[in-house]
Amino acid sequence: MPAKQKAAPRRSAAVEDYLERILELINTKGYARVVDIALSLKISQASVTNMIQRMDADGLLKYERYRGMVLTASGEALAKSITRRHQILTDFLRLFGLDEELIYHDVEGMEHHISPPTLNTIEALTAQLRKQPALVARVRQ
Amino acid sequence: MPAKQKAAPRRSAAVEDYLERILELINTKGYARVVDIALSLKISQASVTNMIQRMDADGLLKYERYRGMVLTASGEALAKSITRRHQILTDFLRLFGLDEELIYHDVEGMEHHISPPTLNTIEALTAQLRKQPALVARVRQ
DNA sequence: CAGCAATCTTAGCCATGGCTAACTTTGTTT
DNA sequence: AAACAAAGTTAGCCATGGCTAAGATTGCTG
Repeated sequence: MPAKQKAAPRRSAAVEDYLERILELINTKGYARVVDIALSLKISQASVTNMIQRMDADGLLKYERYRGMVLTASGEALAKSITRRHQILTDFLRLFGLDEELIYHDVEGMEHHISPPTLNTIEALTAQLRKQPALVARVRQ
Repeated sequence: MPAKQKAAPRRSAAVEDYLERILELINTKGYARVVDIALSLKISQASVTNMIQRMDADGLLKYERYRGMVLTASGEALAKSITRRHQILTDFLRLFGLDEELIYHDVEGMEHHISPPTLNTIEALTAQLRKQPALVARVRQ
């Protein structure tokens, strides 16, 4: 019975971006194709094929050449936690009336670097701030 | 009169980390040596030499082999804004009683991805929250 | 001032994650 | 079923930013 993953599943920012998009595509279209991932991440199909194969080797998804991919249990769990993190950060920044595109850009950059305790804190803070619109109004420029 | 910088000064996360440490070393010791930057960033001296030479080519600092470096005006301005950003994020996260090491780690990761409007928002939010210790207390776990 | 230790540089390597160009496979369309 | 377009893959390239090993320079110290 051969081991499935060659090394500890790398969890780079790039891998997290892929997982996030793949889960989103599966949720909206039912499947994730190379071409759609490429369009979504604005990178070439070749780069996607390459990364997908590495993610397969890392046990984050199962891939069949020319066919398609499915997230493994661990890949899906990871993708969901990444998506949750993205949502929490977006919800937080949305409190302050920042431009949506800016929010998206900042969240895309930051999200890979937020630890669970910090994330939980921001989630709790957002909940508190929602009860204090006057305070939030003072923060909005 | 030859142009000084070969390309648009790259402003990667790595470059920002170097600038931040160099300014800090200059502020505390009066100068920044290769060996200290290496220790501070926990990377090899060879990597530092390499990057410093690229930052010289990019016009962020002036470097003389075996001698030393000085930040250029643009390098120093950049370093200061990076330091300010770091401080604002740290001040924000410190409100909530998170572990100092965790704060440091998260800030180091996030800081390179925060746009000026978002940063200003967080700065204003921190100021408001300081006036609302009760609310902040509800956020702390 | 010779020698030594610390510092710095160079050379050459590696992984990551992009790219283009060319080719293969698939599936649809006639 | 042939042909075509869309999708996917492979090969080979590149920049970034790390690394180690080995050599060069500096400056201190006996």
